[in-house]
Amino acid sequence: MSLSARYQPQETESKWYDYWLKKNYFHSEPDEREPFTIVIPPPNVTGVLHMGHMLNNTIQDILIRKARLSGKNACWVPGTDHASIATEAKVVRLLREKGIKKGDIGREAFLEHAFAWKEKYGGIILDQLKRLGASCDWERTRFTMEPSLSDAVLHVFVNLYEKGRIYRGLRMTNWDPEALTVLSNEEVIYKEENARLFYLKYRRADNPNLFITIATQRPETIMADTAIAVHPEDERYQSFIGKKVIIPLIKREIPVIADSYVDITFGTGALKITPAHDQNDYEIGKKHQLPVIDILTPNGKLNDKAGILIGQDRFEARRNIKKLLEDAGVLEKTEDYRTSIGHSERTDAVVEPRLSLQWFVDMKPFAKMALEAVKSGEVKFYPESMFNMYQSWLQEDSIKDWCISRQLWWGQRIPAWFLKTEEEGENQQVFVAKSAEEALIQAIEKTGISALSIDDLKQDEDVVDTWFSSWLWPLSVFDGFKDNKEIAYYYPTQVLVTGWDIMFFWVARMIMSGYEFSPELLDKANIKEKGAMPFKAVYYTGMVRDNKRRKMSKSLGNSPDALALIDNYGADGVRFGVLSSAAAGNDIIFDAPFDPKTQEVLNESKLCEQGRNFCNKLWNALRLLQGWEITGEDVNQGDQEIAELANQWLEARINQTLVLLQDQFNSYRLSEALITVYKLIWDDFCSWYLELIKPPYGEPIQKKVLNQAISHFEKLMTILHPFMPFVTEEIWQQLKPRAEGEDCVISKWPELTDFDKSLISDIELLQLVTTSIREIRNNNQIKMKEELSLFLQKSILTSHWLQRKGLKEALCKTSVLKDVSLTEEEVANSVTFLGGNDKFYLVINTTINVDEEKVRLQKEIEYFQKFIASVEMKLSNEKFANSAPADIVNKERQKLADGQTKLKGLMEALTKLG
RNA sequence: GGGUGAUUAGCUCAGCUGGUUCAGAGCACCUGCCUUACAAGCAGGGGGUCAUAGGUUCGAAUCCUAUAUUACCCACCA
Repeated sequence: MSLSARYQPQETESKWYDYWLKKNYFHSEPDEREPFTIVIPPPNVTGVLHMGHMLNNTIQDILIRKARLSGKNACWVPGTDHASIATEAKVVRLLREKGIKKGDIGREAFLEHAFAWKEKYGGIILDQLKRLGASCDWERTRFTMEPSLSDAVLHVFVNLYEKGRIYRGLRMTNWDPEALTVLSNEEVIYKEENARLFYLKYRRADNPNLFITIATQRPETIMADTAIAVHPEDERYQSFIGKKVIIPLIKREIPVIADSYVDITFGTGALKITPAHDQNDYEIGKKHQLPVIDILTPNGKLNDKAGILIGQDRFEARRNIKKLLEDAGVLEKTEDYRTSIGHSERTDAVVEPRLSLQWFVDMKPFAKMALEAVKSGEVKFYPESMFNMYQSWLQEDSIKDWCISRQLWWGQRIPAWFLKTEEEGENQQVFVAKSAEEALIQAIEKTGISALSIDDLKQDEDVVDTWFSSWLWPLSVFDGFKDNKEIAYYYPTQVLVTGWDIMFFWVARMIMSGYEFSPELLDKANIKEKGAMPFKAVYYTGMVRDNKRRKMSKSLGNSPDALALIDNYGADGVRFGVLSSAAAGNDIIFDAPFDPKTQEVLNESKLCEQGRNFCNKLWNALRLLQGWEITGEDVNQGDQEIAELANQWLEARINQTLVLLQDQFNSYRLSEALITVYKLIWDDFCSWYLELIKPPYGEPIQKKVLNQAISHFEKLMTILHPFMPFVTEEIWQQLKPRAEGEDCVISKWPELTDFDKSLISDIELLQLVTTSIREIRNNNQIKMKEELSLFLQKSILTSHWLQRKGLKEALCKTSVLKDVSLTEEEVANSVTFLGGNDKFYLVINTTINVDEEKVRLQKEIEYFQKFIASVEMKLSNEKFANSAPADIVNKERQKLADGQTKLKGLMEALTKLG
C-alpha cells in the first residue's frame, strides 16, 4: 500500500472521532475502578471556541485521556453556562431586530424566545470542542439552567436564607446602564483612563462675592449635590462651614459641612457631596443625614429631577454642561486627569453607583472556609504562587458581600415572595421558599391571615447571578442535590482546569459551596475518606495573549479563528502548538497573525506548524515501516546484532522516559511532558533507532525486527495519545490488523520496568562519536558515503565498549566506517578527537588542513585547561573538601582525572601535527 | 497607595528541592545535502557575564536584600 508523503489530518480526524463516539469510549458509569473526574468550566452557551478554550480544553483532554489509558474510570463532564447577562443581551438584540421589545412581550414570552434561541444556536461551542478532540462524556452534557440544576440553585438559596447567610438590603451597588442590572463587585473592571477635572465655583447664599471652588470629574451630577464638604481643620474654609452655598445653574442651596474624610491636599480641598451617585458620598451623606437626589434614569440619562439637560445621556450632558457653566461664569478651569473608571465586565459600559434594594450573600464565613481549604493543602493550586492572589481576595477585611440579584429574566428567578398589599422597601415582609405554595404557607403563618391565597403574593422579579448557579457545578452536574449514588462515586473531582481570571468569580466560590453543601449531600464516611473539596487540584492556565501582549478578546478582534487553525494544521497540530509553550499560570503569547477583518490566518503560526510537522514525521515513520519487504530468513549476523542492540536500547530509553513522564504528569508539567515525548519519538525513535534497524538498500527486513519496531511504535503512540489523539489512533490502526476493541484510545499505558543504564550510556558514546565523525566529514568536505577507518585508543573502557554485541557494527553503520580497531599508537594521517575520555583517530584520505586542525585542537586544549584549573581550585579549597558531601567531592576528583586524561590526549595530538 | 510575579540566545520560552561544564528547547540564522520514510526533511555549526549591585555558601541562573525595567492583582481622592 502506498501512502501520501504527508499526513492528512482532515481525512482522519472526523473518522476517528465518530468511531470513538460509536464505541462509546468516552462514557463513564460508576464501577469498581478508581474514578478520575473533571468537570468542564462551562463555556457560555452563546460562546464560540476561542484560544483560551482551546488551551484549557486541550489540557483537560490530555489529563482525561492519560487517566483512561492508565486504567482509571475517566469521566469528563461537559456543559454550558446560561450566562445570564450575555445571553439576555443577545436575545434582546435579536428581538429588537425583529421589532419586538422585551418589555412589551413580558417575561414568559421572552423566556420562550430565549429558550428557542438556545435550542437552535446554543452549544455550538460543544460541537467545536469535538473538532479539537475533546473526549467528554457527551451523554452527561449539562446546562446551568436546566430543571435539575435550577432546582439546586433554589435549594441553596432557600437553605442559605434559612441559615441567615442571605439577606436583602438597600445598598450602594454597581449599576450597568446598558444591561440594566446591578452587578457584583467582581463584575466591575477598573481601567485607567484620561479624564478631566472641572473646577466649579459655588457661591455663598448670603454673599455672592464669596465662593468655594470644588473639583469634580462629573459636572453633570451637580444637580444631585446635597452638600459641600471640607476638612474640619482646613483653615481656608473655616468661615464657610455651616453656611449655605448655591449650586450653579439650578440655584439650589446646599450646606457646607465638615468631615475629616476630605483630603486637604487634593484638588481645592473642597468636595461636592452627591449621595446618589457616588459610594463615598453616600456614606458621608448617611453620616450627615443628607437627602439623596437621584437624577439618573436606569439607562444613564438625566431625569426630571435634574431640572436641566433632561433626557440627555450622562456623557452628552457632561459635554453640554461645560458650556452652561462657562456662560454662568462658574467654571474656573479644567484640568487633565488620569483616573480609573469602573466598567461592566460584560457590556463594558461605565458602571454607575446606584442605591438599590438587592439580595446579598454574607461572605465572611465562606471566605474563611475557602481560605483554609487551600492553605491546608486539601485543594492544591498549580502553580502554587496563585495562592497569594487567592489569599488577598479572601482576607477577612477585604472580602465583600456578594450581590446576587440581577434585574434580568434569563436565569433562576429569586424564590422570594411578597405581599402585594405591602409597599416595596427594605422592611417589607418576605417569604423565601422553593415554591409559591410553600411561600403561601409561610405567609399565612407569619401574618396570621388564613384567608391569603397565592394571588395575594408576588414573586421577586429578579433572577440570581449566573455565578450563583456555576458555583454549584461540581455538585449539581451529578445531581448531588437529589441522588447520592453518582455523586458519591465521582465527587470530589480530580482537577479543575481554568484561567486565573475567574479565580474569584468561580474557583473560590466552588470551593465555598463544596465545603458548605457536600457534607449534607454525601454520607459522612464518604466525606471523611475523600474530603469535601470540589476538586483536589486547580490547574491555572495563563491567559492567551496576542503578540502585542493584549488579552485575546472578541472586542479587539485579535483572537485567531480556532476552527480555521484546526483546518490549517489539524487538531493535533493545534493541540501541540497551544500546549507547547503553556507552562501552568504563565501567560501565553500565541503568535498567530491573522487578518482581523476576514479572520483569515495570514501567516502560519510557528507553534502549530511544529505540531503539524511532528504529525508528518510520525506519518513518514509509518511509511518507512510499511515500505519494508519482510523476510523470515536470517539476514547477515552483523545486522541482526545491530537490530538487537537497538531494540534493547530503545526499550531502555522508553522506560527511562516513562519515569520522567510520570513525574511530569504528577506535577502537571504538561508542556514539558509533551516535549519529552516529542524528543523520544523524533530523536531516539526516528533519528537513531529506525536508522539503526533500517536494512541496507534493497534488502528485506527480518520479520522479528519489524515486529519489534511495530511494537515500540505502538507503545509510543499510546504515550503520545493524550497529547495528539487523532494521528496516534490513525497510526496505531495502520501498524497492524486490529481485533475488535483494540484501539489506541483505550490501549494500556506502559508499565514502568527497570532499564539498563549502562546500555544507554554506551549508546550515548556511540552518538557522540558518530556526531564527531560527521562534523569532521563536514569540515573536511568528505562525502557522507565514503567509508573511512576509525582507530580508538586501547583502554579498559574502550575495549569493553567495543565488545558490546552489535556496537561496532552499529558504529560502522551510523558513521559509515570500513572498520574500527583498537590501537596503542598514534595513527598517521588522521584527525584526532575525543569521545568520552578516550582518543579516536579518524583516517581520512584527503590531506588534513594542518593549520585549521591546529586551531581546533588549540581551542579544545584551552577549554580543558580552564576546566582543570577551576576544578583544581575547588578541590584545593579545604572548606569544600570538608563541607561538601562525599559523592560531590568524588565527582569533582573524577572530573579532574578525566580532564587531565583528555588534555594529555589533545596535547599529544597537537605535537603530532608538528 | 498595598501586594504578587517576571527579567536566561535575535524571537518565544523551559530550567522543579543550590552540586556533572548547567547553561537548554523550538523558531530564526550559517554551512552542506532533492541520501528511495519525511525539504513540513537530513547532517553539522555559530550565538547567552542567566536585568544590575551587594550578600549567604566550599559552591548561586537557582537562596536573601536592594535597585531598575515590566506585567498583573487589589484598593482608591473628588
